[in-house]
Parts: sequence; C-alpha cells; structure tokens
Amino acid sequence: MTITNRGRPQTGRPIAAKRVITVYTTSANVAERQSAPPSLAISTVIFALRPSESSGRPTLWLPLVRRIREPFKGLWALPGGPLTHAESLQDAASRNLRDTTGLAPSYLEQLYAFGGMHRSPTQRVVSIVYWALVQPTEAALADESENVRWFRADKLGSLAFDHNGIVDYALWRLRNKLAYGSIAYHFLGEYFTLAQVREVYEAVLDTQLDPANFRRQIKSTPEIEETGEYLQGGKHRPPRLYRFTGRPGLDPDNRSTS
Amino acid sequence: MTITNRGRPQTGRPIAAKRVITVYTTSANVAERQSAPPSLAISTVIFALRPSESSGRPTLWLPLVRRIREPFKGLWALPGGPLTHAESLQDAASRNLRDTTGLAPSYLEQLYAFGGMHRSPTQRVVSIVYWALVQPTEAALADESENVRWFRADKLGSLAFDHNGIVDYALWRLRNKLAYGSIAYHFLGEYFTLAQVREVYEAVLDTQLDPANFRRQIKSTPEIEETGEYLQGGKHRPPRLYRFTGRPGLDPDNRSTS
DNA sequence: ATCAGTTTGAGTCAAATTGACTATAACTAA
DNA sequence: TTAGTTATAGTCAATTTGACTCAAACTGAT
Repeated sequence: MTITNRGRPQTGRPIAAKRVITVYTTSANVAERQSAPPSLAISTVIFALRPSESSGRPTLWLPLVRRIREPFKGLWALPGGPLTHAESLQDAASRNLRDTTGLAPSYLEQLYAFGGMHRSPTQRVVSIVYWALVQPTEAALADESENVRWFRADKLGSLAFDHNGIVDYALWRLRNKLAYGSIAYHFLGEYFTLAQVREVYEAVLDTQLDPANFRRQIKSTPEIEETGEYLQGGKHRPPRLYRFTGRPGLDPDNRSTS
Repeated sequence: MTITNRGRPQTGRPIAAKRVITVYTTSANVAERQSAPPSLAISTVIFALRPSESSGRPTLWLPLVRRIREPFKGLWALPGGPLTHAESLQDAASRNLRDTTGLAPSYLEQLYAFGGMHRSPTQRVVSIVYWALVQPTEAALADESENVRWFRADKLGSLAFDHNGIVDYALWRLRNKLAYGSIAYHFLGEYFTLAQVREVYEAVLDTQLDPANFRRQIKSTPEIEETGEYLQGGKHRPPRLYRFTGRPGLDPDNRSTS
C-alpha cells in the first residue's frame, strides 16, 4: 500500500538526534564497570493517540516515568526494568508496561537491542526495547501520577540515558510499518470508520491526506471488512463502520508456540 | 521499488518451522538454572552467494560451525560467542565473525534478540543475533575446516538450539529488505552489471525475473550510477558496469558517533 | 420546514507505472 | 560467415495513482 501526502515534508530515515546529556558520575570506577557482567534490562516505547491540547485532533503521545534515583535522577525515562528469570522477553515487556503504567497494549513488538558501552554512566547495560500501541480507551485509563506522565511524541524534553534516540528510532519504525501496511488499526478499537484510520495516518505521519483517495486505497486492502453498521451520533452524515481482519505478525522468538 | 517475478511462488511471511530437537540434559537442575543470571551471547547469520553445485547459478549459502561441546555437541550452529566488555554489540558480532570464519562483511545489521526461556537446555541465554552479507571474493577466502563449513541456505539439516528458526527469520528479513530497496549490492563488488544484480534477486527470492523489465526498474532508482566501463572477457555482448552510490542505514545504537 | 454547512462516499480523468512482449546491437564460437 | 547468446531499447495495453468533482446524508440555525 502506498499513501501519499499533500502536506508537510515527511521525515524519511532515522533522525540522528544529537543532544547534550549531563552525566552524573558515581563512585563506580572503570575497573568495577568492566568486571561486572553487562546487565540486561527491558524497556518499552508506548504509543497512543490522544487529542492535541491545541487543535483537538489526534496526535501521538507516549507515557514516561520519572527517575527516582541516580543516574539521571529527576529526568523522564522510558518505562522499563530488569529481566526476571521466569518470563520471556516479550512477557517481561508486557508485565513491565502493566506495572508502571497499568496499560495492556493491543500491539507489542521488539524494537531493537541497545548495548552501546556508555549508555549508562554507572555500569554496562544492554536494553532490549519493545514498542507498543494502545487503543485510546485503554490509554484513557492509564495511571498518571507525579512520576508517570504522558508527553507528546514531538515535544519530549531531554530524557535519561539514550532514550531520546530510542524514541526517535521507534518513531521511524512506526512510520515505516504504517506505510507498509496493517499496523494502524491497533491504535483503534474493534470497529472504526475510514476517517478514523485516516486520522491515525495523519497523526503518525504528520501530514494531511486526501480523504477520497485514502478511502479508495484502504478499501482495496483485503484485510478490511465492511460491517453493516454505522456510527451514530456524529454531527454529519453517519459513516459506515469497518473491522480489521488481519493478524499481527508472529514474534520470531515464539514460533514454536504457534 | 517493486520487483515482480515470473517463476515459483514466493514465501511471504516468516516460515513457522516446527522441528524436533533432541535435548541433551546436564547435571544443572532447575534451581541452578533459575538463579544464574541470563547470559548474553552474540551470534551471526552470514549470507553469501556461491555457485550452485548443480546449475552453477548463484545461490544463497551460509557458514556454520560444528559444536565441540554439549549441549548439541556435534551439531552445526551459527557462529557466535559471549559478549565481551570492551566492545559494542556490533563490534562483538563483527569480531566473532572474523574469529570463527575469517570473514569481513560488507553489510552487518542487527536481526533480533532471542530470549526464550528454553533455547538452551543448560541455562537461560539471551542471544542478540546479527545478519551479514559478504561479497563473493571475500566468501571465497573464508576459512573452511572440519568444524567450519558452508551450507546452502535451503538445505540445512537440523541445527543446534533454535538456530533453524533464526535462519528462517533471517531469510525472511533478507527477502524483505531486498524487495524494499538497496541491499542487493552488498552481495556484489564495487562494480557490477545489471545482470549480476538480477542474479542476486533471483537467488534470494528464488524466482526468474524478466531481464528487460528488471533493468528498467533498477535503472530508475537514483542510487545506481552508470560507469563508462564494460565488463570484458564474457562470451557475449559486453555489459556495462554500474556502481552503487547509496549509503547503508545507520545502526540506531550508534547514532551519536555519526 | 427549509436552508446552510459539513462530512461521507462514489466517480471521473489524465499521468505514471507495470507486465508482457518485440526488436536490434554486440559479442563469441564454430 | 553464420548461428547462438546476452545486452539493451522500445512498444503497448492494463493497472494504479493523484487531483478533482459531485451527490448523499446528516445537524443545527433560521
């Protein structure tokens, strides 16, 4: 599927974000750092659509947690935690996501394993990062507190560790996957209008799309099923409701269980 | 870019390969296994084109190493090893590849982090797997020995651990990336003919492609540069040589160094 | 009840792309 | 010199795309 825009220019490849990060050093010296085994952590980039404060149109948001200890104490960071022994990588991501934000994602996929040597000033840590999509009904129920808050994906400040770069990469992957095909529907509920699908594309790609051409292209994909129902209660002509019948891709780490 | 075939059907999504694997148990019990920290390993799937023994046409091959200790002693496995402390993930993959096969890849990208709980019968091990492409000149120099051998990618036996599934996934990613755009050239040298590019596509996708239409599509991509030179010494009309001018994608774990 | 305003949804049309195919050029081997 | 083979250009109908028009269906204000 090819979706064309008629608005602002698109960001193509991964954005090489150069940021200045203040490094808080601790008492750990280089020798200690090199002898300790690299620790394994799981983090998650969670995307949801929420109405923009200004325009009211749906935009991309993600929840972050405030760090309550060094390093980077006080800064915002991706939700994450260590890998425990009785769970698979994906289960760990899923559990962590639930523990920190109360969210249950409708889509969860591995993003990348980040293992650069100076990601954390105190020790070598390898993070296996997942990315998730949650539906708006879910997202509205998410716990928010002093230490958990939603941010617009295009208005994050300086995050802890290399998390700005991770979010940039996750955004690139999201846009890629969207252009590729069947990911947009995981932002929506079971039933949706074609205009809602278009709003997902417009929010993620940050462009305006021609409604008529967009609907023609979406309707030509076999994974979209027309229901007999209409969305009532709107201000204008009631739009028909559709359903997504495709299956999300398998986790290559879990092939034997399928 | 869209490349159409006129031959055998294509494999679309990841192949869910179910295989029976004999598990060699050791003296380590469940308690020991759960208390030990998950160990981190790096493995690599290395692809190269080599002439088929039967037809002589280029086909996909990959080098495997024989396991010399339990578990899976005697079986073939992907080259790999532990992650040492002074190197990034990609450096570890690159070094490991050189150590075990003597190869220097022209392309190296992270494939996936595999961390299922029962991948190894003795301990929990998380493998960060890379995939690499090497040029035929390089591949010809690769060390081969009793314990390192090249196999046709479509004729592997039963491999150690979950390595059959990993190779299947790597193949899927390779075919995907090929259809997407600018990966084929890393199988070739600096100069190449359009027929050689077509042979790469035919070998990887396992189809026959129309030479005329293929050349039209390849020539329409901006990353291909026509050189003034021709490949001499062939049996027929000397084909023009081309050059690839695109850059491979950045490693998201190394953005700050670019 | 009627009309203005807005969104849904179908359709038109020229331009661009694709897939199947033909034809000629340029070389080698016999 | 000729037959065989590959390289390369080009033709043409079918399909897809991008820009656009227009009727249908609803709400809210007059």
